[in-house]
Amino acid sequence: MTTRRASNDRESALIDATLTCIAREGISAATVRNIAGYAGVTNGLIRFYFKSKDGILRAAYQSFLEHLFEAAHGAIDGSYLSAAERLERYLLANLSPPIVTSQSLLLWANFLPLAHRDEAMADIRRHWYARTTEAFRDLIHEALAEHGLTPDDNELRRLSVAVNGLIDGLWIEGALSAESLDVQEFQAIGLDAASRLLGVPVSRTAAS
Amino acid sequence: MTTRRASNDRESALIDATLTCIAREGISAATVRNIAGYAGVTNGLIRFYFKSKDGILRAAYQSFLEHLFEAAHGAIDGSYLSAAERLERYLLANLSPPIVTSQSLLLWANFLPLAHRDEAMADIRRHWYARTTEAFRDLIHEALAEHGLTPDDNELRRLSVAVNGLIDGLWIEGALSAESLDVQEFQAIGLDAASRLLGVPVSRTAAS
DNA sequence: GCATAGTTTATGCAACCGCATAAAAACAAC
DNA sequence: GTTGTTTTTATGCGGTTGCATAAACTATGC
Repeated sequence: MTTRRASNDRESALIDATLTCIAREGISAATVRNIAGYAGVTNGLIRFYFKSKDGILRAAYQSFLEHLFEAAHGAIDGSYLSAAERLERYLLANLSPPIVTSQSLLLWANFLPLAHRDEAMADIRRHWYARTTEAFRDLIHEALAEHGLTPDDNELRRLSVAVNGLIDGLWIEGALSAESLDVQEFQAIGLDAASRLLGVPVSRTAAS
Repeated sequence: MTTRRASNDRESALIDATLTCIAREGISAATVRNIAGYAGVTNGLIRFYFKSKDGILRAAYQSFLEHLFEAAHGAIDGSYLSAAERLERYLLANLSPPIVTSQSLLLWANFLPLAHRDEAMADIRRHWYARTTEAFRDLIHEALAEHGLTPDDNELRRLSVAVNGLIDGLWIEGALSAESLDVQEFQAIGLDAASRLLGVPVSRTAAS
């Protein structure tokens, strides 16, 4: 029999198994028995830690988006940087692994339809989407202020939508062609494009 | 019994039923019986027109991407326009229904994991992705030439990646917040952003 | 009008699904 | 080491899955 483990360990191990299963075989293969197989336990155990299959899927979605968010924010947390440097690091993190990987894109794509039907999962999605949008807006606001630019709320929102869209789109392109694309050049394209959108250099090496 | 129909009609009706089913309930609910229910026939009929369930899914994916591609290219086909106008129309089509709808995004998200595991579906995806990439590159190439700009192949590729990414990212944002976003402003953001990326106005009304 | 070919349905099968329940095993307290 | 609690497994149930097959139905040629 599998050795007994602390509740928190087991719970997060089951969540990790769920994410691995979905990324590798898709949401249709994410059955209770298959997830249990990935975790090396028997299927009944999942019902001991989660109320239902929907329960573990919601927990997995929450965990996935949280990790994605922290992967980006870990790059700018706790260090004293100029606004331009903070924006540059944030953009670079969003153009690098572990965010730009086929695994993260596949997880996102598998969960999106669930978040469109299940209201609880829709709430999770909205929560982390709002936090990401705020982060972009604040970073852009500060970076522009550093150059003496003070756009009004509407103009700031439009710039944020454009930059956010650019990063999301490059994320898709990068994740889908991870092997054929040079990472350095990919990041240079992103930073350069962001500089043009904002009309302000986001890194010292970016051409205008 | 359902009235008998010509093979082509029945086949495309089954494909449409498949797409409707996937968009509404997700790929996990796209069972042979459920798809047959959407089409108003019994489940055995699907095996008469398609070799297997994978067969109808592949046909549906092919049909979906083809329609998406044609929705964009229908905007610039067969009319005598300047390069800038062609690019503007192409971008606008990619920022409007039926491309920017939650339905198309959901279909894309549902199929993507399949295209990552099934080699036949991967081929379909690569085919249409390549055609879209070429279209963007050619349109950008012509629009720049109209302003006397002749970037080398590498620079043109970088610009295409950036604009393509921007449009894809805005597509996601637009489809996910279709009700809260003003369509006119959304399109203006996209055209304005593309103008900045290219360093050239893509429409007469676009600010620089 | 009737044989023939082409469509559609009806039915069944083995495998799998989520979930419930009870037994078994692992651990902690003393 | 015995007792009691928590974690894990084992097993089963009703329903659903993809797929195969045969029967029933519809249209067409003559």
